[in-house]
Amino acid sequence: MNSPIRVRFAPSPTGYLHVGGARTALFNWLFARHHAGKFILRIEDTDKARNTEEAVQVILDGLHWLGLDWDEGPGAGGDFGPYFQSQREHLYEKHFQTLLAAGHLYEDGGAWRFRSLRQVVTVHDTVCGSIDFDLSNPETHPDMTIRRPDGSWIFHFVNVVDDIEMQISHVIRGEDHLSNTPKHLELFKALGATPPAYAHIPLILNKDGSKMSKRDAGASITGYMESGYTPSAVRNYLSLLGWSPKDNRELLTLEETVDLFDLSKVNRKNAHFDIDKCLWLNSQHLAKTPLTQFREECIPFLAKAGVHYGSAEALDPILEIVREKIKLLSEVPSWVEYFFKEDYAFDPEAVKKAFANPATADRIGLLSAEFEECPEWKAGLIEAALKQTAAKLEAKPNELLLPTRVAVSGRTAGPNLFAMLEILGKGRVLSRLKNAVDTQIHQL
RNA sequence: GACCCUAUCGUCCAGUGGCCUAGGACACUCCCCUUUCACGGGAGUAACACGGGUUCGAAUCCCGUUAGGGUCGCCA
Repeated sequence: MNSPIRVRFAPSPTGYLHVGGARTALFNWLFARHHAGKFILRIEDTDKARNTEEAVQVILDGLHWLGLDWDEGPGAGGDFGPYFQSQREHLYEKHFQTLLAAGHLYEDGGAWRFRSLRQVVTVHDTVCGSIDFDLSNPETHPDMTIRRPDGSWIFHFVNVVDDIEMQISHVIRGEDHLSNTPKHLELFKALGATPPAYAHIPLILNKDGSKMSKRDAGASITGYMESGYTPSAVRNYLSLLGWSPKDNRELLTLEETVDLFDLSKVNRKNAHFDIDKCLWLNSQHLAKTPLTQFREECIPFLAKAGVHYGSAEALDPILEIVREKIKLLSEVPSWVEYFFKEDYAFDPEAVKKAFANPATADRIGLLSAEFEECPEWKAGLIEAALKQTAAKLEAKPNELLLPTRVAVSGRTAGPNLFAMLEILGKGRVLSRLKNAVDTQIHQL
């Protein structure tokens, strides 16, 4: 069954994928998937001066990362290509001639302008309702230019031509285009084409309400990739900006969102971006990620941090006990590194705090002896051994815990101590305890 | 400046005339859980921009004001 629904994301390659653009792409994609329609990627690269191949790649990478696959477009083919505007010259020329022949165009200093129909144009918008725009006054609504003197094309014209040629059924785009829409409608009319349905979605602003620019935190999708967000969390967060399932649910899987998504649930108020909530969502998604997938997502970060983790078999149990502590994948290396090297660093503050008691060295000595006797190196038995040591010392188990943790890891915070000791293995634990007594405690 | 859109806790959303002494989430504070750090559980702080209408009754409808955003390019 072929759905007549065809939507497109039409970014201009500016060198980065803006979070607002990503959200627009997401809404288009969700709409297409919900209705079993087609999602098309079209690159609007008419401005030769600004466009580069690398800039296109950034968009492709960002979309791939977010999991927004396109049915037609660069790398995907399709019956309505090419999908770069720079390669669609013949189509623009054709429609240009149509307008010219019908007397809609006139030359102005070498450029070509479209003579406005000078009417009241009503935009029927799925999210904003019906809005009248009075274009009758040339003073306030000058004729738009559609072609530069050098022959290159202007956005409004090529955008409309492509939407016609690609048989786009619904245009879902940022609200910044709402005021442009009556002009586009005039073009559709002059070209004798039926316009698509429009849905203008609210913009994403900084938390303080100012316009988000490239430099602002959270503005670039590449930033999320690099700082350790998982795509499903970013998708989830973005889907909640300007849309909601209306039942107060927030933690949603992609499948649920596709199922629930509906243009009628899109609101009209600009959203202020809040990185804290995105971060929270990230920790929630990370906690639910299957371990093998979590491992795959961690590996690039471990590699970048220079952690030699050996094998997946060695890494998995550690990730298992450490993942609940993590909000960003970029935090993983610091939680994991001391499992893989014996020259781990001792945090001076931790040392001071944990080894202050002068009896610490003796206590750790006794604990080591008790560990030595452990018949099997399992968390439960390790715990029993530690408690027994505490009893012999007439101390509370708590008094041994922190020194042990700091001795084997160099820091005060970490995963469950006994699980950690089990994974480290008896031999390494004993040598680390001895080493800590020699190099740290005796230095105090 | 003209035109357009918007207006509920600091932020994201719920709320479409009575169920609202306005609900959920993030953040923040406190408590519990706990071997650290987290997770988790519980509690708390906190909003209908303002002024007029309409109505028996308005966060919800209308008008105005104010504020924010957008468009008005030979950028997209």
